[in-house]
Amino acid sequence: METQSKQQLRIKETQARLLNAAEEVFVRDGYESAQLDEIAAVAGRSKGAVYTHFKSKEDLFLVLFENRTRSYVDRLVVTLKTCTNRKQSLEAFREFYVGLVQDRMWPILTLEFKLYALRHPESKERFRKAFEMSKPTKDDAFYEQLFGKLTRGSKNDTDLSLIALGPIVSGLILESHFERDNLSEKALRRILGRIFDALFPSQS
Amino acid sequence: METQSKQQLRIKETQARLLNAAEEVFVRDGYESAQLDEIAAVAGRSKGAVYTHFKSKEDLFLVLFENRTRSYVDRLVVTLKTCTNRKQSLEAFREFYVGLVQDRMWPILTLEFKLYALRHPESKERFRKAFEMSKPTKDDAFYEQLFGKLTRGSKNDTDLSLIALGPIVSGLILESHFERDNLSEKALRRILGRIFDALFPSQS
Amino acid sequence: METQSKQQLRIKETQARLLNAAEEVFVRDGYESAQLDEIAAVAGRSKGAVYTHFKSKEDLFLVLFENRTRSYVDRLVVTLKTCTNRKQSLEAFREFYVGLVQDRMWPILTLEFKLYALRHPESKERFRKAFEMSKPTKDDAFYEQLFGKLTRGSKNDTDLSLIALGPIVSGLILESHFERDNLSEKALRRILGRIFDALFPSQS
Amino acid sequence: METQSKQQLRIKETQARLLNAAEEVFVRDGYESAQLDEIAAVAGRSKGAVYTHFKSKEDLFLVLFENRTRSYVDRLVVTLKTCTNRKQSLEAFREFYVGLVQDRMWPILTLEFKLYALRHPESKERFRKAFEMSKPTKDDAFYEQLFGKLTRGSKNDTDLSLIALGPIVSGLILESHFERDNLSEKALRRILGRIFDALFPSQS
DNA sequence: AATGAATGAGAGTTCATTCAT
DNA sequence: TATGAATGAACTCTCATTCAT
Repeated sequence: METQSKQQLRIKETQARLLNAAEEVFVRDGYESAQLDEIAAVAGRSKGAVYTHFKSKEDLFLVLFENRTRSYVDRLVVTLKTCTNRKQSLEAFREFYVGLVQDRMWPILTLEFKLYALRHPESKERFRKAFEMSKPTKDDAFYEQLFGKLTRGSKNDTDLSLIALGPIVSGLILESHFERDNLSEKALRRILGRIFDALFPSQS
Repeated sequence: METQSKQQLRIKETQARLLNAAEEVFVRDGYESAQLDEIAAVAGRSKGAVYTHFKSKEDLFLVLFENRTRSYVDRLVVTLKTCTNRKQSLEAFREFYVGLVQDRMWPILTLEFKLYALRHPESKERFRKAFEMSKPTKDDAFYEQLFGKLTRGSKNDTDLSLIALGPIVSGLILESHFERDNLSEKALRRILGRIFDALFPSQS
Repeated sequence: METQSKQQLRIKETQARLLNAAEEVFVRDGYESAQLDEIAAVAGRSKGAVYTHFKSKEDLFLVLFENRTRSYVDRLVVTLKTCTNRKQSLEAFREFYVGLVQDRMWPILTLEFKLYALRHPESKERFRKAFEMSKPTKDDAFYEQLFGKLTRGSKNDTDLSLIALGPIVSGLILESHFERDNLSEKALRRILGRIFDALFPSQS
Repeated sequence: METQSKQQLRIKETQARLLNAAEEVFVRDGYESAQLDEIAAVAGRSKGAVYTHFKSKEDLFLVLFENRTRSYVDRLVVTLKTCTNRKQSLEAFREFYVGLVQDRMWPILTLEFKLYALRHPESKERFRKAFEMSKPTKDDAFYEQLFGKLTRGSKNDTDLSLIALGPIVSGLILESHFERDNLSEKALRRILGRIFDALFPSQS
């Protein structure tokens, strides 16, 4: 049993190492240019190990996406769970959203995923499921917690705004890589805050 | 003269065909997956013809970017030139910007270019020049035409907002490919309009 | 251990097969016209296998040269080691040299190597080292074994003659491919013998 | 008529330029690596011009070989024609032969031609003819002028020696490119002289 | 589970050759 | 005669994937 779990641990560790390495290399080089060899090397494993744990390069890419999306959602859920009223919730949501700018890599990889999905209809279904998952606010409870009961019209607008949040962050983070001076983290926070406030006007 | 220009015409035509084909294929498949063979075929030319006119696949990519960026800027400049007062100018600018949603492909390719630039520091300089060019409002005349003389603080904010416009459109257009229902062209216009107004509040 | 060496054996075999195939094809077609595809096929391996073992076509070419040069030198060294006096040594050396005419391919490949080296200064250093190695008589012991202690003047002449031997054989072997009738193996031996005797007159 | 001959002159000049350029580039890069583009550029013409004057790259190569061989033979013939007795003739022949070392390029190209011929049986016939031509001493008159009437046995040896001369020079010149120090022009002359004397002992 | 030799399809690039002008 | 745009076959090298160990 002991050895079993040791085995299990090693497996988990290898998978984790590979996923971390994959994230690093996919962000750095893009999906097509990323080499399994390189990912394995960064993970301290050999190319063959990738195939022990993942069906293919694409599978690794997708599992990575699913994993990271899940953990992103989890973080948001945890954050919202601690809130006790609507104002606090919205404020926490705003802060969570604006805080995304700290990670300069994940939004890049998100773009990579979406471009990939766009171009590989075969994989679209799997992506769709993960994309779906990435909208925790589709959960009615959270939805209401944040926005209360809305009229159909304003619900539509709110939905739109929710959908728009992620892409806007991604676009801005990408741009920030070319505008270190103008788009500092601080500037990003300010502009995202402004956009957030425009999209989700505090119901006064 | 006649023969000369006939030759010249054919050359120009080939280049135009190749660039159009390149745009189509690069958008559809992404830079890495795009095949020169396919581009040539779409252009009704042979693979070798690409190399008569461009140094490499990368060069074709970059020339395409430079060309299209130039024409985008030209269109904006023409638009702004017809305006006679500030309000009209800003309105035209808003309309131009919101109208970008009609082109569902170019913003995708713009993301492709930026991701490429991010990953190929060797080519960064060439991209930087073209990126620079894509900000016509850096031109003082236009700048003043749109925003008047601004205090340092609000000038900074305005600059930020100008930089943010493009990336936001790109991010949203990409997302719209996965959200045909929610992110219809109409919805995109509405949300972009709202963001624009938040970023450039009519100086009242 | 067993499995290890089985692996190792297969690797060694592949390398040997590739080198043999390379020799055959490089001689037959020349460096530039030789195709990796063909070499791999002759070796009973796939094109990719070449790249598992060699960095590039050029690397394969150079490793082949180094290998074969080493074995040529080894053979000469072994031959000379069995001799017990100067006369016998010189006789053995003569026989070795004249006997080179039996191999109608290696001298051709040697020309190919030298022409290649001449035209690729980048690789010159690697060639130079192997060329250097191909002069075992630079070893003082062998030198004295063959020629005794020489005055400076006659040492110079002897060095010259040593350097000249190889190129002369190569030139003649190449010519013999066009003069099957006149330059039979027998004729080659006779003429090489005469030249040898002129270059290394038996110290009487 | 005047214009005619002007035309003719231009044609001749272009051909001469192309042949000179071809020699330079073929020597420098080898047949396979030599580019028609480069040859044309060196000749101050365009690639197309090559095809106006020569059927193909191979044809240019062969015409070059035929031309240069002819002029080499012509020079030898002229030299021998001035001689009035056997001793003088042989001496002139020796001097001509030893003097070949001055041209460090043509012997290289000769090797290139022979290697090419070896590998392209289709072209062998054309080469054979030119090779044949390059043995002026096959002409009975010259033969006798140099060597007198010989017995069958010594005639055979003499023929062998005549055939061997060229290849030996080529081999040594090639080697001299790697042995600037040891194989100076002076050293080459000395060693070639010695070999000549061994191959053609002054009939005493 | 992990390794890495081997496979082989595939892609960018080169370059001799053609041909309209 | 000369040009150079266009062709397209050919070739090196890459890299995801497989598989024996």
